Amino acid sequence: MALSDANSTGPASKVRATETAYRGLRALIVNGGFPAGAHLREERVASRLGVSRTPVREAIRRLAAEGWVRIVPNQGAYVYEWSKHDVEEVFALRAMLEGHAAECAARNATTTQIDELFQISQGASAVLPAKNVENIERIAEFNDRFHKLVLEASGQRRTAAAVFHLVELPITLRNFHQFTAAEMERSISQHHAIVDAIAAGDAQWAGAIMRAHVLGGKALFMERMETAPTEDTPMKSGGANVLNTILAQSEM
Amino acid sequence: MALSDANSTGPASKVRATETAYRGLRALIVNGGFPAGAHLREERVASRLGVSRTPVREAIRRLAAEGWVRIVPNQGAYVYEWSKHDVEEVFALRAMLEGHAAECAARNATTTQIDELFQISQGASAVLPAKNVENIERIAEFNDRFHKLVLEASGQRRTAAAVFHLVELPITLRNFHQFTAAEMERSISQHHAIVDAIAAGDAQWAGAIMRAHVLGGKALFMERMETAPTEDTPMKSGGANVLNTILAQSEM
DNA sequence: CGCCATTGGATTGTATACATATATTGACCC
DNA sequence: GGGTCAATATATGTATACAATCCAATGGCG
Repeated sequence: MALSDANSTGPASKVRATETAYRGLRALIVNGGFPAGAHLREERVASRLGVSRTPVREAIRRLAAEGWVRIVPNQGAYVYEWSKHDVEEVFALRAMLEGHAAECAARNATTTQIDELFQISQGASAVLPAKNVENIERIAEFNDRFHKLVLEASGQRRTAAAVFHLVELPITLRNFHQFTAAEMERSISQHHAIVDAIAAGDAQWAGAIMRAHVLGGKALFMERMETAPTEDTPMKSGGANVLNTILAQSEM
Repeated sequence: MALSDANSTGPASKVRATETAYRGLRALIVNGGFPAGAHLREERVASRLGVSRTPVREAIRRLAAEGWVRIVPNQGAYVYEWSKHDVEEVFALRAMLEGHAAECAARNATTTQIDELFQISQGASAVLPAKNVENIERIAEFNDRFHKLVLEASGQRRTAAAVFHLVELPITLRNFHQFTAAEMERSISQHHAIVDAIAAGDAQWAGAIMRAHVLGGKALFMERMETAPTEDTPMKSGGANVLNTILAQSEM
C-alpha cells in the first residue's frame, strides 16, 4: 500500500513531502542507515530523501515526540538507542494504557463497534493457518485494526494518542511476523476473548485479558530479542543497535 | 522565571521564536483569544505574536501532540474544546501513569534523588501557611519540581514524556492557586507520605498514595469547575469554553 | 429552479535564502 | 608542552517567496 514509497527516494509522485520525510527517516533509523547516536544533519537527511529541510524538520520533531530521536536545542537531533529497558517500559505502558482502554471500551462501545470487533477477530481467524507471507500480512492488518478499534471504542482520545505516540502501532504490533503458527492462533483467540468481554460489558475482564495479551506479546518479543541479530541485516554501520534491527525486520 | 515572557508579544529579546510562538499561542488558546473550534490561520497567529509562520507551524504541531488543537491536512488547525470528559480522562491517565512512576521510583530512586525529594517537600511545608500570592507561587514551584522529580526518579523516560504531553504540568498542577489553606496543607502532607514510601522502597505504597493524590486533585478541580466562570475572564469571544478559562485562571 | 462545473481567492505545504548560535581548529601565551 | 582564546566553518533557527491545494462563490446548463 503506502509502504511502496517508504524507502524510495524518488520523486514521491503525489504524496506530501512531510510524509515522505517522516517515513523515510524512520526507515533509515530503523534499518541502521543512521546508527544509534548518530547526529541527524538536516540538510544531509533532506538531500538523501529528496526533499527540502522544512519537511525534514517536521519529521524530526515528530520522531522526537515518538521517542526515536532526541533533540538538543541549537545543536540538532540524535538517534536514540533503544535499550532492553526501553522495550520493557513500552510494553508496560501499553499494557497499562490498552488495558485501561479495554475497560472503557467495555463500558462505552457502541453496538456497531462491537460488531466490527467481532468481524475483525473472526476475519483473522478465517485466515488461519497462515501459510505464506501474504496471509501473515493480512493477520497483521487485522491485528492492527483490532487494537486501534478498541482504543477508539474506549472513547479515550488521549489514551489512544498516547499509545500511538509510544511507538507507532504498525511497528510494535507487526513484530509477530516471526510468530509461530501456535502463537498467532493464541493471540487471535485472545482477541476473541477480549471482544466477548467488551460485548458483555465486563470492564474488569476486558482489561485483564488485554493486559495479559500485551504482556504475552512482550514475552515473545523479548524472546526473539535474545536470539536476535542473524539474517541479512545491514548493520555494517558498526553500532547499529540490536533492537532497531529487530524492529526493522518486523516492519514488512 | 521563564514565565515573564509567556504572554509578552514583544521583541522576544533573545528567546527562541519557536518558544515565543508556543507559549504565546497556548496562552491565546487558554485565555480564549482563540475560542474553541476556531480556525488557527498561521499567518494571523504569526503576525499577532510577532514571529513568522515557520515557528508558528512548529508550535501548532507541538500543541497538536499535546491535544490543544487538532490538525486537518491541507486545511489547518482548529482549537480543541475541552470537555468535562477530557478532564476526567486526563486525570485518570495521570493517576495511572504517575502512580506507576511512583512505584518505579520506589524501586529505582537514587539516594540523591530521595534526598532531593525530602528537601522539596519540606521546603514546601516551610512556606505554609501560604498567605500571599508569592507564597502560593513558591508552593506551586515546589509542587511542580516534586512531580517532575518523581517522574525522573522512576527512570521511565517514556512514562514521563507521556505525562508531559498529556497536558503540560505547569498548567494542570498549578490549578491549586485556588486551593484553600487546608487543601494545600493536605496536598503537601501527601507529598511527604509519597517520599516516605519511596525512601522505604515500598512500591505498592508509593503508587497507591500517588494515585490517591492525583485523584484528590481531580476532585478539587472538578469542584471548582462546577462553580466556575466568575471573575474577570475575558470570554467576550462568545463560546470560550469553561475549562480553558479555568485553566487560564490557574496559570500564573 | 436546482444542480454541477469553473474560476477566483485564500490558506496550507514546500523550498530556499538569510541570521544566529555552536563546535572546531589553529595560533598564541603561559 | 599544555591550555586558553579567538576566528572560522558548519549546522540549526527564522523569515520569506513560491507552489499546490482547498473552499466558496458565481455562472451556465439541464
